[in-house]
Amino acid sequence: MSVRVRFAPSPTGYLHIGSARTALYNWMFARKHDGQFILRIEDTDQKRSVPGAIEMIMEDLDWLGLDWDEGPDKGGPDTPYIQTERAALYRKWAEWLVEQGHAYRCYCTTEELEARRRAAMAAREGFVGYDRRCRELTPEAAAEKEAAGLECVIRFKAPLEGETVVHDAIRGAITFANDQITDAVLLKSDGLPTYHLANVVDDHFMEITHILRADEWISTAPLHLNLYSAFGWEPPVYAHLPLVLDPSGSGKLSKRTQAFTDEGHEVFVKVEEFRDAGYLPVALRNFLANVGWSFGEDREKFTMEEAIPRFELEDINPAPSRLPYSKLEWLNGQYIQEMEPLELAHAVRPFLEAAGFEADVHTLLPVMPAMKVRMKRLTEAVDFLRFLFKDEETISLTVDDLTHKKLPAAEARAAFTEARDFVRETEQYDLETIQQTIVAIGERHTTNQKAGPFLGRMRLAVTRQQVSPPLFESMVALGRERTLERLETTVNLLAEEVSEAA
RNA sequence: GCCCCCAUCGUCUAGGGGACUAGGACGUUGGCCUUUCAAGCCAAAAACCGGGGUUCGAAUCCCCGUGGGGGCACCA
Repeated sequence: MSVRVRFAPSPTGYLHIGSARTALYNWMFARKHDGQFILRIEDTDQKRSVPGAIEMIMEDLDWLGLDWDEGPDKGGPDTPYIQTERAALYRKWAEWLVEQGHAYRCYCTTEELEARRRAAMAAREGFVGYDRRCRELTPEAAAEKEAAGLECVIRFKAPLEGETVVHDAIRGAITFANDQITDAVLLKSDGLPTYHLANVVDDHFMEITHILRADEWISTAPLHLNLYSAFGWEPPVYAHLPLVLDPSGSGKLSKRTQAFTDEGHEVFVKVEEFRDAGYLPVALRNFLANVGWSFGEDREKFTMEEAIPRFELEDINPAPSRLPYSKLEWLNGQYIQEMEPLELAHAVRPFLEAAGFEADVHTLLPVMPAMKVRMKRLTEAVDFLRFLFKDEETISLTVDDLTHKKLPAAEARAAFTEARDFVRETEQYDLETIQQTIVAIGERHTTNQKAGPFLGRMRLAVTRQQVSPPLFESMVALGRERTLERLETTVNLLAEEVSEAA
């Protein structure tokens, strides 16, 4: 039998990074076993479903490179893959359980339930589950309530004694006493199923073989197992994935509880935030695979092609963890370094445009090799390359910025003048010629015959940025005309200073 | 309150009785290189939660604590 796994998000908004990790592990597992990865939408809570969320989730998965074999858009043998469109199926099986004596109708209202819970709390009994008072309703009493037109739900008749053992692929056997399991609602009064029913029914009919889901589902696993046995169905293999904690480790990472980690890294929780922050899908995949699982051989950086064959459920670390954001930063930088200049130019362009820069690949290309080693995120291109797009946002230079103890004003003036003349007159405005010429000029005018000090002043004169790409690449990217303009300004500034000094 | 899970450097992890003076990575610190910022290279500091067992031998197995987390909805 071939492996079939599913990722079953609720369309309540964006795709959470923890869910993305769950999706990734499911996907890796499916790919490893040449099985199917199924996308199913669990939208049975109509109050929480938000329009457009399904599309957002698919977009994020797609961006991450996690392709699914069956799903709402792709179809498949179990179409539809959206639970509200399968409502009749769940109702049918809920009724079947009632007929078989495995479930019953409950007429207690939400208010009554709530009141009883509060009373139990007050009596210091702590939280207690449903008291099962409708479980033993006589047929007459039930008929009476029915006749009165009371709303009802269908509850599972959980076994009252014995124990249920969950065999978890990551943790081994987990034993639960059955008297700890309450009679969960299977079908809500609005006719839609709860997670428990829909999940079990779908996983059965979709022939899901392995369920990789978050740790928080462990305590409901015995309920699910009992459901399988009531139905007479074969349960799948369970593997509960460790939770992703928030940066302080004080709970599940849900919404942003702090803006920065202790290390000073920005905290992101939605996949789209990672994308907008300039992270690469390859880096994010690698990063997520490393949280809770490790490649082995002391390797941190690897491709999915390399990781998939090694991926084993048994190797997943059961301990919950925070996200090492700073490691993602590093990984992303590593992947950026590996990119081809043209590829990087294309990747960086949308971020520049978002910042209001009209960037074309042709302009970007000359600085890309220099940018590769400088960027950890695509967004960083904005600050580095501002000088290419916004003359008015550059800093205004003073004579102090343009001179140095090894390059006094008079020499600076002479050097800049030569540089300007070169830019104005050269036939060859290319990286190599620029470099040779400018270095030679620098060596001639510094007191120690080293170009360094001049190159630094020159970079400032050309880029007008304290932090920028290196000089020569910047000159090429800026282009001859604009470089010349900036050098003219510089020469004029120095000329005033020198004449004043004289 | 009840049930369940988890526990190695700051963080992510390797480790599944002797090869552990506990390995790697990120981060941090120092150095080299250097036209800024990076990158790169080198080096350093940094951990087995506590207590009992089992064993010739325990980070590794068991028990008890402690700590952290999850669940206990007509939410998933």
